[in-house]
Amino acid sequence: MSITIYDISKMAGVSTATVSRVFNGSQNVRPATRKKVLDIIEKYGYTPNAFARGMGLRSARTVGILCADSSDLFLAKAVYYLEQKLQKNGYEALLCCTGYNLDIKKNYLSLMLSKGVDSIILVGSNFIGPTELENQYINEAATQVPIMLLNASYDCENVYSILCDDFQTMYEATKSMYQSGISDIIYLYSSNSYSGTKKREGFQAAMAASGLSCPENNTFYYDGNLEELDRITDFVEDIAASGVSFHGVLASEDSLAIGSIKYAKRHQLRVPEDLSVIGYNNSILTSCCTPELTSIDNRLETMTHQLVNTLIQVLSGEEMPKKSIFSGHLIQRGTTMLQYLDK
Amino acid sequence: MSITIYDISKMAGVSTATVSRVFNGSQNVRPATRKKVLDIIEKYGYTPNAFARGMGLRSARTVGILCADSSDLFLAKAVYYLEQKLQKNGYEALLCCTGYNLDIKKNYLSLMLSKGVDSIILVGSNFIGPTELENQYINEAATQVPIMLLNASYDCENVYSILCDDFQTMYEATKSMYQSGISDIIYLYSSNSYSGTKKREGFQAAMAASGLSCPENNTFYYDGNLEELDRITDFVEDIAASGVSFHGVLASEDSLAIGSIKYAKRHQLRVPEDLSVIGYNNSILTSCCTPELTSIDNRLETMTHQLVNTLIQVLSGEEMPKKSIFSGHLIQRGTTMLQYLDK
DNA sequence: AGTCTTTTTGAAAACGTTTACATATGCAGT
DNA sequence: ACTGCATATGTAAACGTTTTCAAAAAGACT
Repeated sequence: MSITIYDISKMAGVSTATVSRVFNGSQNVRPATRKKVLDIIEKYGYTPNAFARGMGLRSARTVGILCADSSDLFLAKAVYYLEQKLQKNGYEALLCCTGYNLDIKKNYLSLMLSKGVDSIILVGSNFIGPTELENQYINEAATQVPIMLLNASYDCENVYSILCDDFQTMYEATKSMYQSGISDIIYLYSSNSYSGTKKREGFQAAMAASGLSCPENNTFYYDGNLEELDRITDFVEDIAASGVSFHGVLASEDSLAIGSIKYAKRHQLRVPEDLSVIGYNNSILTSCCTPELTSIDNRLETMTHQLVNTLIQVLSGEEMPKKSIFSGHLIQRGTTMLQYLDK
Repeated sequence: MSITIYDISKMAGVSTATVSRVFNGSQNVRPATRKKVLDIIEKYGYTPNAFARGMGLRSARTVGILCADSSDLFLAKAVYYLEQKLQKNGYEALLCCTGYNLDIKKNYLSLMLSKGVDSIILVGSNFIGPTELENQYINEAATQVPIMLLNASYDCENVYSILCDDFQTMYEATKSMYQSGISDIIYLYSSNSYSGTKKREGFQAAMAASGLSCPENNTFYYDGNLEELDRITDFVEDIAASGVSFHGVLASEDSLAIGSIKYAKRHQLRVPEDLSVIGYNNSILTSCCTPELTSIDNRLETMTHQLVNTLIQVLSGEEMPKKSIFSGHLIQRGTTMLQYLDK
């Protein structure tokens, strides 16, 4: 049985109310009393019981992070940045991974709410515009606490979206590649999340705007594990084998891009001379391969900071923008020879 | 004000005790009553308040995960596996990252305890044998809840260690390289954690046992960011420039190994003909580079499963082994030409 | 010293569960 | 219909805080 506020109050010869006031830094307590109580607390190492505290305060100073897969290179970084920033603001992170499963997600949402989280952050959500069921869960949760969306967007009261303009960013990357003289470009993607969809649309829009008649089906969906680079290489190989010819690859994830490079190596194609490749996320993978991978940096750290800042303000009652949109940057490395960079 | 057990009990015309019994699946309740209550619960969407619940149960079915840096490739995977496995057993994960800072770690330990976590898992702890202060924190926490150590080991009541025999594994990897004819080997490491230290000692022991007089200072500590591969490449370059000559590299992390490969490319050294390289962790990085990186797999997933299984049993009062030790496996790929593999 | 104001303190209610104990109910066997 | 026993239900205390409200103490004026 650990030590309670009641024990402290008895030993200090004051009431529990006074101990509570001391502990929570209330102004109205005489310095002498404060010191007396503080000494006892120090001596016996009292820490308040968080359940009882939560019951009184109706807040646990905890934020739920709902993440599809925290082992994903990109999402792990997001989770890490979020945790660090929350920590700095006195909040803790309850991490739950859904593994892209909607049922689990639904359960976690209500579980988190019943645990009294002050907010829920959705990261790497497979949250797409109009998915009835998913929206309904969000709507419901948003009636209780503010919901923060990282890299997704949804219009709803009490829902805040922090994202990168993936459409525009991918649009420009595509245009750059096209303007550098490559017109037979394929697009590889592996997710139909909000941001995944936007990227693909950006690519398609740029291709359509290029005035080139490009093959109808030049986007390819990889549904395997992104860690198995050999399978990705095979995937690219299959595309080529099916008769599609291409001199440029745009990928929604760095690992898909790496797979393309490995495919090129397998067939003695030179990168970037015979095949230009652009990845996305600017992850550590970009510098593992030779030549190093041109990739798009979508300002993850900036986004997470903005997200937590917004959250803190919202929690303290301030009016905040419902959407914060950043723009990504193309980081030119060895797998491309782009000439007409827009910025 | 959300709906309480009291509201439900009134609407169902029963007592709160009965509602509680229904909700917690007690056997002693008549099917008719159960259905009646369940219907009301369903209809009004009742979820119990976790604070009040925790106060009654004195458990939140939550496990604290204390991690140095959840964005690290290896640690992120560990956290993910742990969360998934905990989830399957009805527990949630409270994630806190210490950034290798001991003060933060101490604070988090007591914070987690006051939050009523049922156990604390330390992952990627910079927990080394006899670090007085750190041990003291662990001892203290262990009086309250079981402490689980992933990839570290410490003898203390109520502390359970699940680890890979890094010493032995690195010892054998070193021996393999030596037996394949390479005797001027350097060792690169970046952490003095328990497991980091064991790995280094394994390397040194193998070198000492090789009978070769090897240069005194053939272990090199890299204290930079493991994501900045260019800096690692420079680091290896500096070693070579300082007059150390080597034809083999053993690294405590895959990224250090990759840096060595990049160094070799920079100087037109052939891998593995001129330089053999072995990494550690068998991460995704191993298949990004050319040739692919030989690395050591330390069975992370197996370890995390064992850890959670042990934890669950301990929590249900069973006697469990204080240490579970797995052994790692050398995965042979293109950066070595090992001939005398032991297994 | 006496009054008024301000600051400090304490008593007790409230928070929403679980659970030990007591009581009520249902059922089987006479 | 009655007894005894098992099962179902209700009552109320307990969990450890915070906080409201009232009372007490301390200061600041006359």
